Amino acid sequence: MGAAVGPTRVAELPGREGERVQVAGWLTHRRGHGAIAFLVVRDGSGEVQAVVRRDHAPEAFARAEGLGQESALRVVGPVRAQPRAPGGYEVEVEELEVLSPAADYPIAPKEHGIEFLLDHRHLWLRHRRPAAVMRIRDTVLWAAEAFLRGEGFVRVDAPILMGTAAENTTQLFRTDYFGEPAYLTQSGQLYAEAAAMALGRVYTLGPTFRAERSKTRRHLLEFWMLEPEMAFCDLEGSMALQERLVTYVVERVLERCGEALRTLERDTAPLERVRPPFPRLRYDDAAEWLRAQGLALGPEEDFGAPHETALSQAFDRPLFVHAFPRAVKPFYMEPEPGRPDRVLAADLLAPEGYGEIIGGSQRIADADLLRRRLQEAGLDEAAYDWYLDLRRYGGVVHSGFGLGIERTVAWIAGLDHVREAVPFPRTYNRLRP
RNA sequence: UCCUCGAUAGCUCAAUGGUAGAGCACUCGGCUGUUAACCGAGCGGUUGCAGGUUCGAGUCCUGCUCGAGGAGCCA
Repeated sequence: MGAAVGPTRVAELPGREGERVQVAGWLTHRRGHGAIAFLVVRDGSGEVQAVVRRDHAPEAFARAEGLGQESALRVVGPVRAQPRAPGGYEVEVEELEVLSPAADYPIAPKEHGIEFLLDHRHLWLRHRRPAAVMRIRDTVLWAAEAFLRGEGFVRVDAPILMGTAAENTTQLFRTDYFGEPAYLTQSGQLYAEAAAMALGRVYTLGPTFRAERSKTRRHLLEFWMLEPEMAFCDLEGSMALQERLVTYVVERVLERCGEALRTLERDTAPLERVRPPFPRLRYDDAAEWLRAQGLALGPEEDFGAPHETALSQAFDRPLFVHAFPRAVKPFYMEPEPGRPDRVLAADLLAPEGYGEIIGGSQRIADADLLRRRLQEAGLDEAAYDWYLDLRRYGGVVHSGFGLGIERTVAWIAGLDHVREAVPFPRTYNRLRP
């Protein structure tokens, strides 16, 4: 066949000592030292130091001089173990080809402010920290899907363009559908419920949108959500699955992303404690505990950010809060048997102060009750006609939840803001790059 | 939308109401094992915008713009 001989990936250099290899990548850093120059080359799989000596490779040495940061280049030469080199290996350059020179790269090897970095996100992604976060995000998504498929779930994606609001709780981004108003989805849940009645266990995975002028570390205008939905499953069953899903995801990240976690200087001890069962608190008990801590909280009032933070700092593992007052939750949640003022809803709070990463509930199975709730919420029943059909034609006990991808990544990676957990964050006042 | 803070060189930041500076980046020179190398020199400014007070404003006042942190909302 005569397969083309391509460059060797940096990650594959260990074990190739003595071999003459070709490495292609970008110049992340250059250190001149008289007749010897050190080039740090990044190819996406890793970074390696390349050494160029004037007397050993005069042509390569001349080309390396004046080469700007982020120039694309290819070096050829033997690999050897070198304890003085970062990573333990280096390439002794014999040939150097400049594929594409770069000049005046804006991100210098020094500290930068967040505004500058976000303005240059398209370039910032090349750097070690954001690249490590993207690897962790990839592993979180991969592991979550692998787990669900192993449990017999089918991925069924929900539409992003909507004619009506799903929950009617938050502001929606409005767009135009041939003269009709249309909205960007804020949740795939209602569609997941329809699919669960067809396929039993399903999940949706995709972007969701909230047109809120939020400016906090846990909010994005556009974020990714994983929403499993299960027929013949009550809240207990859903919470048990959530424990296993979150544990599986954390285990896979610990197993596969060691280098990335070290780059981010993430203390992995709290992650190693993530194992079922997670502690559980009823809303009423959590509220009582919060008031005992001196935090203000009215009767039947939903938790705010300070409450969530306090709760999630008090436990060293993810914490379920459940049995919320009906008034603070959306219309579609099943009331608790014997406590009609409480609903079968559970939020999962990540520890270390990160707060809510999952919101879930058992859904109302009865058509009449659902219709009443729609009326109470002031929603247009006609718009939910298809949703009511799910109860008219064989409504069954079913539950589901939404897991926020960026919040989960931020927690696992130890980030201080969800905007770093997505390649190109969409926040209030920031639509580019 | 509200509260707080901020905006000075490409970047990170200094500068009693009195001549706008440093480090990094960049350019040039030196150095044969660097690790954000180091040493020397150079380049680099309508101090976010518009007004006002003052002999004099980066600094004080007013308005605006943009950003950051937080609240609300939620994944």
